[in-house]
Amino acid sequence: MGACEHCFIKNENEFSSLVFEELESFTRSKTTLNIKKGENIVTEGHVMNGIYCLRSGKCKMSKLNTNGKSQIIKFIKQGNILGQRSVLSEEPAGLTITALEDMQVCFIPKSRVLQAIKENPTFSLKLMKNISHQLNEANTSISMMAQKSVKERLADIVMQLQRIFGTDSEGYIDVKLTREEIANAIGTATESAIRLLSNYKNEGLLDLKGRRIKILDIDGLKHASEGYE
Amino acid sequence: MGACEHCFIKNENEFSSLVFEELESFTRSKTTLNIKKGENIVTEGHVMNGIYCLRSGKCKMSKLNTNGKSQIIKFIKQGNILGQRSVLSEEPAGLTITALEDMQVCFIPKSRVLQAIKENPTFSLKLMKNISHQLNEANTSISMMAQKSVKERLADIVMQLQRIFGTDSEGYIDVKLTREEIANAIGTATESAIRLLSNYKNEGLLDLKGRRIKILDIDGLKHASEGYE
DNA sequence: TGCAAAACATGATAAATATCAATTTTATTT
DNA sequence: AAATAAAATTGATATTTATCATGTTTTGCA
Repeated sequence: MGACEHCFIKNENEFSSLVFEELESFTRSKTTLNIKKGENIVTEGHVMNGIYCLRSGKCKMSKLNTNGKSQIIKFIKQGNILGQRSVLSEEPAGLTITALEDMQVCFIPKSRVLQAIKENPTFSLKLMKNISHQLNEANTSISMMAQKSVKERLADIVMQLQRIFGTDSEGYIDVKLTREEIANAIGTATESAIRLLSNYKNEGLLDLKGRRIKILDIDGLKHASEGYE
Repeated sequence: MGACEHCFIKNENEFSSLVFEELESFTRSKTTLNIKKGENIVTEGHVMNGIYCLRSGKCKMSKLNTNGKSQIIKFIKQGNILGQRSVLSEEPAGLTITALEDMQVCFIPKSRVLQAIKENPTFSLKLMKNISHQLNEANTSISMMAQKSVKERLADIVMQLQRIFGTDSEGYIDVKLTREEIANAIGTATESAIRLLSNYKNEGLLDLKGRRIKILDIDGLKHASEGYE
């Protein structure tokens, strides 16, 4: 496969702080994988031997609850790095990562990553920065999940999805999710997610075409996410 | 104040990876502060110029929601380090940290911390490990908040409090919180927290004496946190 | 010590959300 | 294209939780 030092993805993540020689070294030890839609690339509880750089495709990170329900913690698009947290903390993976569409990922073994951390403090700092940022986002999610109503959380998630994945040529959010996945992201029953989505449609905030969602009134949606009727 | 290299706290946190000379350097630049119960040591949105090492006392980390409600994200006891996340990500503080009782903290300026990161990869890795671990905990909280009922979350928080703060000589959890604080930790109305606590008391899972809480049946409480009746 | 403020408690009711059941629509496979 | 499976939808109902109102108890402080 291609060389990391010329990979278009590197400018979108922490790898941009690696020097040419380090990227060449990454190239020599990396493996490129094709993941089919629906497949898990990381499984909760499994030990990780390295990190993944997401070249193309979209995925979800989820967690199995004690009651058997699955909670989607985060959606990820190309350019992101997966598995740093587990490698850095030397804990097993805390989340399962599942492809939402066919993906291409590069696997870089743990030893290479740790070497780069030791040799390159800039890379090190960038990684810390990234994880710290993720921690802040996670704290915001805790607050949102604990305090907002299901209806408010739904508005929030839809805006998040648009922020992460952007829109297609027709203005629809550029990711296809089942109603169940949306429900699992906000922690509600599928039927409730369906009902509330169509409420928003009736109120003129959203347009729905099958699994495609378009935001019609972003200010209204923001209002809704903050609990104004 | 005392010297970091001899501080009993250093063995409980990332500072144990610092060499003697580094700790001496910390000592020279640190400031020791006394924080009174109820005071904020860090305020959400403010830029942080360093980190705090919590020598004694207990505190809560909370976040203000768009609706004005406060969500407690985490409880912290002595030995912990506060503010790394903000310093590392170069973002303003995402949380407000408030003393639950009188505290003594040591402030170490940002420049010293960054220097230690550059010079000591072991310290660096320990910090990453700590933040990564926190991220994992936060993800677990998201799932818990999103999927569990208020009753289940309450059982969970009580067990968490006991894990963090331990128990006093009589077996009561060694921290005093108002019902409102407990409610703010699980994201519910104060009245609901009160009612559910006394439910657990009536069921024989908890003993309540004013603000003091004792777990009488840990297995039962675990069951309750997993949704079994 | 006594007083005011804060915290706690409980009941009544309303609102939000889950659950169960049944049906229709859409996607996938042969 | 038909057959099958999966997903989406809708209604009815039960359960959970919030809100409001009111009274009591505790706590902190002058």
